[in-house]
Amino acid sequence: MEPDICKFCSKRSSAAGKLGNEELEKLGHSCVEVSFAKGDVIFKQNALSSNIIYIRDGLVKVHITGPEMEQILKIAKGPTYLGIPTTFGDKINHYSATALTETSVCFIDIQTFREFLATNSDFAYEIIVDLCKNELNHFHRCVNQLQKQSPGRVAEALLFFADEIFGNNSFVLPLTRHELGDLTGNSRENVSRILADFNGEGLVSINGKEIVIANRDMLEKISKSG
Amino acid sequence: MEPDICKFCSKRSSAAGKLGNEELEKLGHSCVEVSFAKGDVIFKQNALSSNIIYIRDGLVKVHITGPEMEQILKIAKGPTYLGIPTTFGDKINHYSATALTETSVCFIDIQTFREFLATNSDFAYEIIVDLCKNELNHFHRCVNQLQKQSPGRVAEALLFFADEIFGNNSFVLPLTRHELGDLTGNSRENVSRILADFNGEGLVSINGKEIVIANRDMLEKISKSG
DNA sequence: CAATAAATGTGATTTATATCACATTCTAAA
DNA sequence: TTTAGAATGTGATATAAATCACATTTATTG
Repeated sequence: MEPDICKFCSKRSSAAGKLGNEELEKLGHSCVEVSFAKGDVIFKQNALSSNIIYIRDGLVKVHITGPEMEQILKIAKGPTYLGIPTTFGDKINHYSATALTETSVCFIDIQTFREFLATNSDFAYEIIVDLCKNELNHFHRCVNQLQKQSPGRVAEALLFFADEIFGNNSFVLPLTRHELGDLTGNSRENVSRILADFNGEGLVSINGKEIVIANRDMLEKISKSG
Repeated sequence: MEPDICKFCSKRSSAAGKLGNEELEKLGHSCVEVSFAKGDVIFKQNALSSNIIYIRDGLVKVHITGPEMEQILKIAKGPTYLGIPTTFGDKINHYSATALTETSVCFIDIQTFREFLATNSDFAYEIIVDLCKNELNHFHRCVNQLQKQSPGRVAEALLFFADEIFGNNSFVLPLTRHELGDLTGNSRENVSRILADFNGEGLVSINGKEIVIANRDMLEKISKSG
């Protein structure tokens, strides 16, 4: 509850950018920053959601326990809000969030957040735009997941990490093979095989969790065609 | 552009319920009501979205042309907004909407809608709640789709029509077998077979598009377990 | 009302991918 | 360092569901 943590925060959301000095001070008073280590659960499916969650920094997996298996809905990278839909659409978390790396999270008091929505229309507008973009992204992920076959989904995931998360053709995968399966809707054995194939065909170079995209064009083709 | 159509509209959204008389008059001036017949395209994927779409009355399929096949994302029943995410998240429609029944649609001027968001925080709040609920719903549909197997998905769809759309165990399916496949991620042949099985086992009674849920408990079990 | 197209049903075949089984390699704690 | 547990790789097998092929029924329109 440091009054100035938000005023001088380097990871402010575009919505928080619309807040005035007084409001930022208020936000600082109603916001707690917590650190999570790799593997820590940030919030849990079916628990009551009592705060707005803002990932300041770090990598987080958002996952849901479905009827058959664990499903990773998305990999979120700070800075970003998480779980606004849960907070406003229902009182209970519909999914869990787990830190994949050292992560810094702000828990924001719902009452204060609501107050900003009600009194600062620029803030509300940014939140709406954010929600909309998320939904569009999610639509696409869902359709891709449903229609592509396994190699396409794995190729897509690799490109996602290279482009969206690390901004580099070479990266260390922050997931186990099992988790990569949960993300791409594959069994862990299948993920192993597909990665081995990609490696054999020279599309990527794989050494445990170190991955280098070697033939981007071809990988994109596989990702697109399924 | 009848100034009073919104003021006296019987199908107002909960958001529009927060608008005052003056605002409703303004909405009436910036809103056009259009009727669509069964099969008519309301808006099309990849086209520029120039209006907020409000389904006043009727049944609509929201669908997207994926890499492999057509996918029905959801069946929307008026009154409901459609495509707010598209309007605020991107200028281009990410999906199409087609009328399944005679449908009455209001096209609302974006500028006016934005003005309400900026000046009426209750209105904005209702829109946010609506977006959030939609997103949670979509999460669930997506996970179900990904994890259940074919009979479970078809059972779920039948229960959805009975419970959410028609509120009756007996109804006339507003989709072809092919479309039911697009909705449940099955080939049209498989849908036929699954329906025939359900019919044979006495779970439902099927006569063309007339469907009666005969053994709800069992159907729910299949829907849940996959 | 005919005639053409669209929708549907059903068997046979193929295929992608899960599952099973087991070996191997990493990882972290005692 | 040792050792148990987790993670990974890889072949063999099983299986759900797509695809193909064709018959049949239902709609649509000139």
